[in-house]
Amino acid sequence: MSHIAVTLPDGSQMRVPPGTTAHEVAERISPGLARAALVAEIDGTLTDLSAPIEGDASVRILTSRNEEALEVYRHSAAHLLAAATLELFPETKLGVGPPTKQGFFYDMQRETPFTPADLEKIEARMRAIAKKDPKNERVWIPREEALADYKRQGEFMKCELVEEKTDEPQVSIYKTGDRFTDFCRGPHVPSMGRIKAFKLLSVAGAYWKGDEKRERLQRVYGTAFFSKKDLRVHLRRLEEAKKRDHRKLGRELDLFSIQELAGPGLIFWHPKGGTVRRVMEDWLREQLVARGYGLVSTPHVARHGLWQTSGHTEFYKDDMFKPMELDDSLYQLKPMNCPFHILIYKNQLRSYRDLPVRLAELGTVYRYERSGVMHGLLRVRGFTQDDAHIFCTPDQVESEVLGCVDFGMEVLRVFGFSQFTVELSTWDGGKGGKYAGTPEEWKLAEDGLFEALRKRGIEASVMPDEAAFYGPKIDIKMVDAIGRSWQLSTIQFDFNLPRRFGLEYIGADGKAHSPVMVHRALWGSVERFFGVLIEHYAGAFPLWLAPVQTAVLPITDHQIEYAEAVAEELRKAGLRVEVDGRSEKIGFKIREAQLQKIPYMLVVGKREAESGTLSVRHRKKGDTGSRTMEEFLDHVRPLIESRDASA
RNA sequence: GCCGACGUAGCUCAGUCGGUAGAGCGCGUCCUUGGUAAGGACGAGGUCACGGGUUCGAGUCCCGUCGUCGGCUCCA
Repeated sequence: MSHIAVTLPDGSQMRVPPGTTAHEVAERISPGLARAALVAEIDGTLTDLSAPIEGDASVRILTSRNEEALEVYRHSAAHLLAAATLELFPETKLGVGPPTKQGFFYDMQRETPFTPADLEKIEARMRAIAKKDPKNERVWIPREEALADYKRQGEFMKCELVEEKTDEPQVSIYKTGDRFTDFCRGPHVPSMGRIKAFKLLSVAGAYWKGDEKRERLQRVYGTAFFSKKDLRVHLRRLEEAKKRDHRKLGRELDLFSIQELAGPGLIFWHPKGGTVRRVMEDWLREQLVARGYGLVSTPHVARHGLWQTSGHTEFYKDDMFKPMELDDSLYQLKPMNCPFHILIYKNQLRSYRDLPVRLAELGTVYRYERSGVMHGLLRVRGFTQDDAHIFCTPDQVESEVLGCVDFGMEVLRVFGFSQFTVELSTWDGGKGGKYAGTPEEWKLAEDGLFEALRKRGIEASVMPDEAAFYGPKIDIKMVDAIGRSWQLSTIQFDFNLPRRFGLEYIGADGKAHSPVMVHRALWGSVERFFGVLIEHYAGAFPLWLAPVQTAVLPITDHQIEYAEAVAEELRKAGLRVEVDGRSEKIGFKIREAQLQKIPYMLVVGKREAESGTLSVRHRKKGDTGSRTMEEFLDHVRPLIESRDASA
């Protein structure tokens, strides 16, 4: 056979001699494509452009128009980073340098840590190297030679990688220019000059293989994009995220604080944050009642024995606050609400006629998070879950899950999340032996989850072998206003606790049966959900949630009395109102109200006081002109009552 | 918990070579009564995170503790 057939994406075929490279194929299609080409996809696998094609194959040439090429591009950027670092700091030893969702990093070992100034130097050197445009060449060398070379260079991590990743006689090495070689299977962009837009962002600690006991490394983070414009957009988004940081807004808007004297990870809700929370909770409780949940309240501590029955003392020990020793027993601060709800279920003999039993609680729990992991409201030691447990019969499973999914969708809608993704975590089919529950239970539960999503036309990614050991689950991830996604809602089956507590109900047959237990939280926790809301809305809560809905701003001291009267009437109508009676200019008061992100500012001066009207300014629309009190209330009330997320 | 950086007024930050602390905003008082994003003057406000050490002398140098931030790991 003197020629091979190369099939192109449009279905056309090209006959070329064996050993033709993807780059040559690109050249034959068009010189422009060859210039733009970054990487090839041969029979579905990303491959260097320089790789020879030996047999019939389908070939796609990827350029910066193809998202798939970005990962390769960033991987090459990581190599560029390593090459530049070695030039400047030759004593540095290399670990791994993969692309990530947001960019790339390289783990490196060096005695003295890199400083931000070092990063600048490295970045400058990366530019200098890119300018020289060295080729990225893949060469195969004997494994023993690679090991010997790395050993000689003291590259202990590379040695380990070679030993671990391959036992082939030949290993693949990428060479960039004369000095830098990396054990890597690629692929890479043809040359470093192709990397047009990159930036080093930070340096952080890491461990070789993520193991605290191994060598500590420095992970240099960077990001790279196809164009300078894309990079700018990305960096601007990082800036935007910084501006929305709920810790910053929490302070500026006086929503909450964390007090050193009280301890880390413990949240103090200030009146304004507390107001938002109350309004959120009011909505939630209304929903729970309407959806047939029974609202319960349970203690914050319980005897140790309860946690032994539930298994927490055994499996959850490291995450719990240490027990307190009292006269009669050890007591344990609760890390979860489940055992308490189970005790309520168990407190009486249940008939199948009683099921489903849905117990809901805004239950405050305490978990001893490790000291380095706390993060504002998103990761704390004391938090309140919008928790519920549903105990039902096997044939109620599907409709109960459906109810939870619908409730979850309502949470998304009401709080203004128009995008979301869903993950369905299933077991391994019982192969690993690490899961509780019988195959029948798993089938029932997983079918219920699948069926509920199918009925609602919700697309989910199935995550095999990602379930909790006690049951499968659905996780809903909300995508916020700037495209970040947050895992909050979760609907989980639990085959473990009902067994440990010996739960039962009497069926129509007069015999005892085991109920199915579903655990669900939609906000996840009030703290975390609130934190996400702050960032989602950038602190500008919709009218129905805003801690102060309207500010009344008298223009001079002479209108204070009128302003107070207006405020009083609005409060009677149920609005949250503040009067700014300071002797400041109206421009100043408006500025402050704007910075506090108050939805409506009612400016009242001589004209309004005399005519009994209000001059209405909206935080986004600006001055909207003069209204009467009735007109304003008629406008605002429906927005509040409908909980309009966009108002 | 681990690695790194950091901790100065309520907030954001300056403080050189070790010589007992500054600015802006905010706060208070006064002046000003101004029509849609910052009017002016004066004033109060500090255990320089905490504890120890070095030094004639420590915000500054060293050690420890606590906390924060960025990561690792983990997670609602």
